[in-house]
Amino acid sequence: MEGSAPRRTRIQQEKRELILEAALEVFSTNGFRGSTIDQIAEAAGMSKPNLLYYFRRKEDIHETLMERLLATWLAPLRELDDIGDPMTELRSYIRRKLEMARDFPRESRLFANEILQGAPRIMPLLEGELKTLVDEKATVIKGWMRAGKIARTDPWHLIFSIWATTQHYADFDVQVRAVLGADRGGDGRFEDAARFLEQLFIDGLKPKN
Amino acid sequence: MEGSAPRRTRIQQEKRELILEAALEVFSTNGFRGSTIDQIAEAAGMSKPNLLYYFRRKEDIHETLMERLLATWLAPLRELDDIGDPMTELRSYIRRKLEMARDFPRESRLFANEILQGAPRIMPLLEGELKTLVDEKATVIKGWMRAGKIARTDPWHLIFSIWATTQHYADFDVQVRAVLGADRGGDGRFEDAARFLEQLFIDGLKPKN
DNA sequence: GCAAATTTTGACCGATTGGACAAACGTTAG
DNA sequence: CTAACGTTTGTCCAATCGGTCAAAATTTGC
Repeated sequence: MEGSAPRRTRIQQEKRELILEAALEVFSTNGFRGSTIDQIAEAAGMSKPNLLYYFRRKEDIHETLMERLLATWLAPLRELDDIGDPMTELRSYIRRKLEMARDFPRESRLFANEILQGAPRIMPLLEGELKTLVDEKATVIKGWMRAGKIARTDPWHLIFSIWATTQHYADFDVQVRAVLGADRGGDGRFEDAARFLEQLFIDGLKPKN
Repeated sequence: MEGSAPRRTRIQQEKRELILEAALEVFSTNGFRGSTIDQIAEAAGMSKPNLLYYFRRKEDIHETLMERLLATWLAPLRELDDIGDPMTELRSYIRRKLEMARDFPRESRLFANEILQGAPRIMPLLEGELKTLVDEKATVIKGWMRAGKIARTDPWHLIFSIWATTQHYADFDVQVRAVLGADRGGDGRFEDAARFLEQLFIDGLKPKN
């Protein structure tokens, strides 16, 4: 059990937010070990000792960031419900995940960095909370398959493929833009991606004759 | 213009390979900045000054690794040919990429690390060689669409989705295994993934009635 | 077998790292 | 005004970083 949350002054709340915002920027592009407290302090517009007054260790910043991240990160999957039309539910899940890749690319990269490095700090969460949630949604999806609403396939790998294809546009953004070039790599790329993914997940590539 | 490759003794060849193998392990899990020469030296079973006798700078190791990586990494796409049946060609491209994720996960993670951090060292390659290759293959795919062999869609995003779904099993391996659990996360996961991806890319999720 | 060339090592260097600390500064309640 | 409290800063520290260097150990060519 955690002790009660420490009381914080107005300045502490504001400065802590400032630091977390700066740390998100730095951690997401350099990884944990590749980032320095000085970098974060400079990005937050304060001195290193001043930053350490609000977060006593570098790890504390990263930990706070990860805790917040996971909640918002899993929200789209939580919304996947059994109530609506299955195909529509899946389509809007894909859309929501793609919007998150567009609007919160740094969060996506922070998460990717952590997983890439073997998830040393969030392994229990993956095996616990995340696995439970995915298993639960896999059951929902299996129900849809039994009811003949969507094609029979592996629900877990289906979820993986949605994660992979949507997060790709955040995590590999520089590659996507480099390949698309100046003309097609602009803001329109997310709409193009949305159109493509919708078609892929619904009809696949087989030609309609 | 580069000078001719320096002559190397037998020991130099062997030790350089040993170092590159160790560096692949270390860089792929810690990123460039997060890895130290000492770590690599220890993994290669030699002292730091000895390692620096073979590679004068940390960057030289990473650079050599990246050069080798890119050639093998793009090989599957290069093989995508206009000669066979389009659907079969795409299917075997997906299979080849998934096999690479299974057999060379460290290479995949090394690449992912570099892209995540903004591709500071390989940006010219992405905009040059990679873009050219992808554009070329996109033209081939467009031809297949015009011929009615596969459904009309965006060839670039199609290639992205193949990259994303296959590399996911290397880059996010710990997450995949955590979610699948002990029973389904074993060696069979790549065969399950292969089956799922084949179905997804060919038929999508729409139920066959 | 021996001299020349190559390989390995230990000791060392300046720069950077995460973090500690006391002093100075600012704010606020009475 | 002032005492108490919260905030900021400069200075400092030990550990680690990438990298150098000369000397020792080993391998190689003859």
